Amino acid sequence: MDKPDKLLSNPIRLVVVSSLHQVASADFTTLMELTQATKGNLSVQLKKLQEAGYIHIEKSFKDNYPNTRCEISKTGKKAFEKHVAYLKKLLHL
Amino acid sequence: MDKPDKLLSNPIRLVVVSSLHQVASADFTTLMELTQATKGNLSVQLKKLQEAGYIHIEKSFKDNYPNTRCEISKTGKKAFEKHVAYLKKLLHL
DNA sequence: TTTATTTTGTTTATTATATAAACTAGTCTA
DNA sequence: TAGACTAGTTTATATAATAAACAAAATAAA
Repeated sequence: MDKPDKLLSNPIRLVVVSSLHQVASADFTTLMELTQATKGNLSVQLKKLQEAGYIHIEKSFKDNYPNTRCEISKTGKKAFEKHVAYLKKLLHL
Repeated sequence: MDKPDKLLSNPIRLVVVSSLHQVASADFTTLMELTQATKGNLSVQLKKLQEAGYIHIEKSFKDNYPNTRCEISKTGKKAFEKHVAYLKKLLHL
């Protein structure tokens, strides 16, 4: 409870996980808009979140185009909530 | 208001600035305990905060030993409050 | 119909950052 | 006066972030 989450200390990943904590799922393009990150950067950060088991990624085709849909996992949800609790305590919120 | 502060995205620096936001001043040893960082790491992070104008550092001698005392600056205070506002909005706090 | 442009990403090279090990300089103590 | 402790800084290395280059197919335009 009193340690920051390293993965969630990166601003892009924090926006991604925070967003996915509220919306069931979001695709690559949406996450690009939300994070304001470049494609390459977002791609790398999503992979890191996936490797850590924080999100699930499902690739498919939508209207003939590749579509990357992301969803938060149970692990990710727990980590996020713990990190938020840490921040609330640290920042007295 | 809707951008994270890069300097304050680092956990050590966030703890330093958050602490200094509440305590008027703190010395190196105290900040080591609060951050749980190594001396070298803390030294570097303090210098970065100083270079950014977020904190003031005053070196003196206390009981014959060198003493590094840190204080938040007006700039640092503003940046911190802005960053907290950003987090509150992002995390719905 | 073949050339250009757009969509949707990934890989990879480069730059920046974080971290701890090694170093500095002086103090206390036995 | 040798050894251990205090209080840091510098620097070498490991890790991470970022964007540029690449890929592969779809659509539009000429």
